Amino acid sequence: MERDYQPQIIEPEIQKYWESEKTFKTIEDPNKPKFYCLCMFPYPSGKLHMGHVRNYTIGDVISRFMTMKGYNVLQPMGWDAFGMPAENAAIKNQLAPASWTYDNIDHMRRQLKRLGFAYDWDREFATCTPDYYRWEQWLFTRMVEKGLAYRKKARVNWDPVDRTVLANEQVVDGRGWRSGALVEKREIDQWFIRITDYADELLDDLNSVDWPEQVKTMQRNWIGRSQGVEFSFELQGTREWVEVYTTRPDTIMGITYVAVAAQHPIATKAAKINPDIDAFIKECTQMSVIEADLAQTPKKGIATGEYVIHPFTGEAVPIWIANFVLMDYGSGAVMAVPGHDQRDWEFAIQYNLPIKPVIKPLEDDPEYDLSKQAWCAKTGITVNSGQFDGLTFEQAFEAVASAIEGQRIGRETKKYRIRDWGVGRQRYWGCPIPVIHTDEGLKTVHDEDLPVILPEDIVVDGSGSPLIGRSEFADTVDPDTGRPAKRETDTFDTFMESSWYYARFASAFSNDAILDQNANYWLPVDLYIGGIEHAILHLLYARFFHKVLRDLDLVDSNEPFKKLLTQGMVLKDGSKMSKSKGNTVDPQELIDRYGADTVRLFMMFAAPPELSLEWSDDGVAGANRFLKRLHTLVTEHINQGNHSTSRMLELEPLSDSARDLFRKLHETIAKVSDDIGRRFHFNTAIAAVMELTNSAMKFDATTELDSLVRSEVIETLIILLSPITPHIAQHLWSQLGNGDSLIDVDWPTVREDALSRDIVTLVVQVNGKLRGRIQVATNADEETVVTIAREEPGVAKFLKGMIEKKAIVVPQKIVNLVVAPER
RNA sequence: GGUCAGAUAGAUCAUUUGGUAGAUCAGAGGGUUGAGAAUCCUCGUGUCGGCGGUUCGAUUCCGUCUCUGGCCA
Repeated sequence: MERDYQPQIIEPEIQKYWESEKTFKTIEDPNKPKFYCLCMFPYPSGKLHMGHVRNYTIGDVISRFMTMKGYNVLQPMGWDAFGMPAENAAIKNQLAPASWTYDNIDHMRRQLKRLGFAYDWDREFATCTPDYYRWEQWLFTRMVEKGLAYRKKARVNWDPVDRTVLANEQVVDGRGWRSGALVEKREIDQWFIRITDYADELLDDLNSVDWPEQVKTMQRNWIGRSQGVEFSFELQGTREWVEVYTTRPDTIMGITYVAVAAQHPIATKAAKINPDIDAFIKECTQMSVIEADLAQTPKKGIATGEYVIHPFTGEAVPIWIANFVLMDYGSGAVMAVPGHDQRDWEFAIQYNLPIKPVIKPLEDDPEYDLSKQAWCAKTGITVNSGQFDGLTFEQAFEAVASAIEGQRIGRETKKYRIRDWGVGRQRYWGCPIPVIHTDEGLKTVHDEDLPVILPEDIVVDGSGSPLIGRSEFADTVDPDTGRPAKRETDTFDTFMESSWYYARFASAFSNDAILDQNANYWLPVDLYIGGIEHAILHLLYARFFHKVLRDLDLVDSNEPFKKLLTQGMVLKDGSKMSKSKGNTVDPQELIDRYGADTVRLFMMFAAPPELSLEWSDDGVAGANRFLKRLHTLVTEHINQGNHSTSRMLELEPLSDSARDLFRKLHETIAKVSDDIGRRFHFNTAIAAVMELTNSAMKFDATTELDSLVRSEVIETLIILLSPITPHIAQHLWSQLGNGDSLIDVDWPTVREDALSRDIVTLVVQVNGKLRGRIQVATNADEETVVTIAREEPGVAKFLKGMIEKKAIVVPQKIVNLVVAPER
């Protein structure tokens, strides 16, 4: 047998073997427990980066482990193939986005195969193929039928030079990223999906999934359900009403102004007669509506000259237009209580508006100083509030809400921060929205006419969607009337494709329906692995789609992803790897140099999955060194004439050192099984395997029995490591004379009898400080243990002249003697 | 601004219901070698971020502060 470890020879050999044996082909089997392990599929950007390698290695380790544990495992792979980078690359290289995308897919598929991932490649698909997106179009037409999809005007970024709509990230400092022209906001008709219909369920069902708390919190905040009161003010001197929403009705007597958004009808009306107001509104229109920016921008506003009537005091309250009120949230108007809301307070200070305290803390609070800041706690009691005086938050909330209902000007209600999902994109490289514009209005495309195929032989130049001018695509006929019609040229947001791909993998061979019964065999996904950057949008949209699929009787579960593992980033020199920083490491170079197993091993060893991973070239070399050492250990073992045998060792006749090694073996099996199967902490599993390898190398086998122990240790090492470094493991496994495929071997089990000890080391403390250690028989009683502890010289020193007050004994661990000086 | 993480050896990370702080890498010294690479052996007292509390005992639990990072249409 070869002495040297040659990954470049053995890895392709093993990969060929897997391919010819169809080792990873998955078939539905009702007699086995199923396990669906899914990694977020990649965008085919060109080549794999380290983040992909990390993500997919984590999934592969768990999939292989679960297979060996007896589960029927599904681990598919595919391509999230629509999206803007293809258009950008196409403009740059004068290529069709389709061919660019397919070339990238071919290259990245080869890379994934070279890394030895155990995918069922028969299920592979790319979302840009009609076979896939026809079902997305079909699903969309169902949503239109159910009233879940609708048209509404929405603001977009418009580049007047390129005559195209830009995504937010294509707007840099208010200018188009390519043309450099000042970007305008335009209102255009777009398709929206009513995700808000499912807001309550999306929020409540978070309690039923095994996801990181952090991600659940982010989704809860995103949905942002709040309990409040919605009511209307009468506009002074008119019969019109202004609706507001508040979560703090208890502060209603502290209103000193009403603030409306720049797009509010009152603002629009005021702008017509006042040029200053008109100018202010124009300024607001250019402003960012991102909350993080909003919190930082200084509060600005202008008085409209209009007033509303306070429903309880009858006083006139001025209406201001304010840049911190958003038209999309609630009704675009808020009652301002500067005493008890920080934003209202800042605005009031800025424009010298009155601040009226209506809540007082129960006890003196140094924070309570309305000349310095608002006091926003809900723990106070109402004052200066007339009929509502002396109430707690809850009491005042109830009293005000029912008074408002009594006046028939409003009611208690729930509001959400989440808004409906705008799914239309004015771009070429996406799934066509299956709609036609006819003289009878908008119509969805009939099922039998699906898919609406996106023409692929197109060269894009960046000025608007090429679909608009392409008559073969855009011009069609209304099948109901036979009269000419125009196709919708907008395409879907690419989040649409990634919102249901997990289900399609589970019934990848269904030709005449979006999903077949196999979907319910595999779903929900048992473990979903991907970057935390998708914690909100992708995961929320997919959960929403799953509920829509359920309500169409296509799946029978409520949630798509039972457990979620969010992996950390790969860093170099403390920051994210990126082309712009020039600190990227190409995985391909490492595979070429060290082989796939080394790359996989390093990735899993350098950090637990959820934390960020600091790249280290030395660490890679170290991982490679370990594999060489393992290779040497096994090779020498084989060259000494050892080969695989199955046996059940008796513990009794073993020498002490063999007994210790055997115990270590079973401790390692226990640790590795728990680390991989439950904690997903592969780094500690690898450290344990390394320790066992070191012990095995140091172990000097002098007898036949010793050799048997050593054989068992070596074989088990190979099995334990096989999910992480499957090639070298399979290679050594075969070299040991085993005929079977390693992934079909049962995962080793712990022998409880091997774990027991006769003698145990205890630590002795005096007053909680470590003073010595003793060896006692495992079954010694407390009294004996304490006696031996007192006699230990290091301990005895500290007992001189002391009275022992108490002795605490934690079995197998520690003795603590509590003493005090003699008087 | 909000919110969620994290802070332990030079680095990366463990220490799982409070009970001996320890692995890997790096580094140092040595063996082997014509030399190097590779390989083998030996070497680990660190206010467990600061302060306070609970406890016989706190890296672990609680409070508070400092710093770093993620996310926020």
